[in-house]
Amino acid sequence: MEKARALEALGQAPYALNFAPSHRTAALQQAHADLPNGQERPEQVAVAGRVMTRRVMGRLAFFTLTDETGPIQLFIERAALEAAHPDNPEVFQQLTTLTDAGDWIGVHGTLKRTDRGELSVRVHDWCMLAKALQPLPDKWHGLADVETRYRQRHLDLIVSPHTRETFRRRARLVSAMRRWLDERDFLEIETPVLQTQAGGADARPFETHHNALDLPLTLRIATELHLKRLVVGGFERVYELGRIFRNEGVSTRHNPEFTSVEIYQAYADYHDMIELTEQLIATATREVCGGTVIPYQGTTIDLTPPWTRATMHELVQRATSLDFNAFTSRDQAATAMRAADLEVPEAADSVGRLLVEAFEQRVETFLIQPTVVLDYPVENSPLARAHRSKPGLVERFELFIAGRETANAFSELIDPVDQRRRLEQQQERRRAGDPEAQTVDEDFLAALEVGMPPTGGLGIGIDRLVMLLTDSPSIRDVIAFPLLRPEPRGEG
RNA sequence: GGGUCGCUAGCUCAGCGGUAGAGCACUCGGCUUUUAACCGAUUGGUCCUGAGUUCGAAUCUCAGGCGACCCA
Repeated sequence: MEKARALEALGQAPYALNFAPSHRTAALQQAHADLPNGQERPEQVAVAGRVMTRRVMGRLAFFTLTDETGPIQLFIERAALEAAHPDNPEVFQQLTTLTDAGDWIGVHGTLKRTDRGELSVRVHDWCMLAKALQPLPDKWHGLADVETRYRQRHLDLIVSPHTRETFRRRARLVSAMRRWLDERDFLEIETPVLQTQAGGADARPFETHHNALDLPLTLRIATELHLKRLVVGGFERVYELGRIFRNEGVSTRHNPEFTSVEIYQAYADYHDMIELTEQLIATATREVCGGTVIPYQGTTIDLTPPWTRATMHELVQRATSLDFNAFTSRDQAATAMRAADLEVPEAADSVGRLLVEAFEQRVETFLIQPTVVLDYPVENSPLARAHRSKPGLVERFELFIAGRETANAFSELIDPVDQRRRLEQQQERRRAGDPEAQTVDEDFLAALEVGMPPTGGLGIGIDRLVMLLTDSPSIRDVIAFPLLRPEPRGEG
């Protein structure tokens, strides 16, 4: 603060209006990679960035200046600065005493590689661009406190290269996916976030209110139903990549708002969507990580297609020796599960729901390599089409990677009569006390009655994919500003 | 919702019943090839909050807050 005043007293603004850099630091590092130690280049350069470290020794000083592309050293000689400013004998002292680590400054000078081999800008002139009033976090240890990393993400970004890389990769992933879809004539269409009736997923919505219309509204929990209405309307390939809101708990895998991409392709079934998923994710991974074999939390994950495919029944049988195809009643399945030391929750009131329970308890977390799990019970999948040959199942798959559900797809249910029956069953469950059961959406059903072509639908959790591609253990590591409870007082 | 762990200087941490500590940062002094610069000096605290036990609490107990991890 005092230094900012001191700058003003000298006629220098602590917050500049602008600056015109001639180069970014990475470009200079690259262009002069072969400049020998001790050699100089005559051309003038101008660079701007944040002062990260300062080493002042008498009449010579070294700063590290960092812009978005990386660091470059400033070589600050008292003699050179004074020669360039014959009117101001204090110029060296001003630079070394009025700047702190954390300040944004701009410098003009020539290039020199020091005797120790560090490419440097030999500073002839400098100006303060923005004075920092708060010090930077510990330059050696960085930010170890995860809470501060999430609450003050700007500090995390300044000191943690991995965090910067994570959000770069996230941006590249989203961009690569959009490009892949756009190139294949998929149309991105935005559907409402504010809805009178949230549908398309088993989840509780956030509730809000529209004042002028005096209308209770909810935030969307999926984009599914509106995107399907667009398919009814004749758009054969549509998608939306955007934010979804679910009013549920917070964990390393769940944030109340997260990003998904939902993709619908007319005339396709769920087998087509498997291949689409493989190609889309493999292509995007290659663009983000440079290949399809990636490290994740100490293991190696191979995303090279084709991925393993297995039905849920096969996987559960392999893990538990229980053949759910053989069970004819819920009681029979429950007894067998208890015998196998599996938990049997009350809410799982059918053979199919128990199958899913067994899958979640004994299979899900062990699916480390990408695995396409096929053919789900109809009870858990009210929007998926009945299986063409297996009664009681639907044509649905979920993709599991690193033990986490990463994508979900089906041959869409396009029969309006069947769809109404399924949603009415959901509504029954809701009345019976399941707050996540779905409701009957008359607008959606009316659209289906106009005729929807056979369609394959797919949803991918972007955050979980980014976790995978950035080796991040928590979803909060890949969301710039994750939801946290506010701190009670203004500490930190 | 349950369990475990954490919260002490701006940052990273030590101290675990007897005067509140270190490194880095900040301030001052020295230093023309440093890059965690170095050397010397100074400064900096609601020990998360509240109640209790005690002659005495950062330390022990209870309640609360916030977070992390695991489980549901």
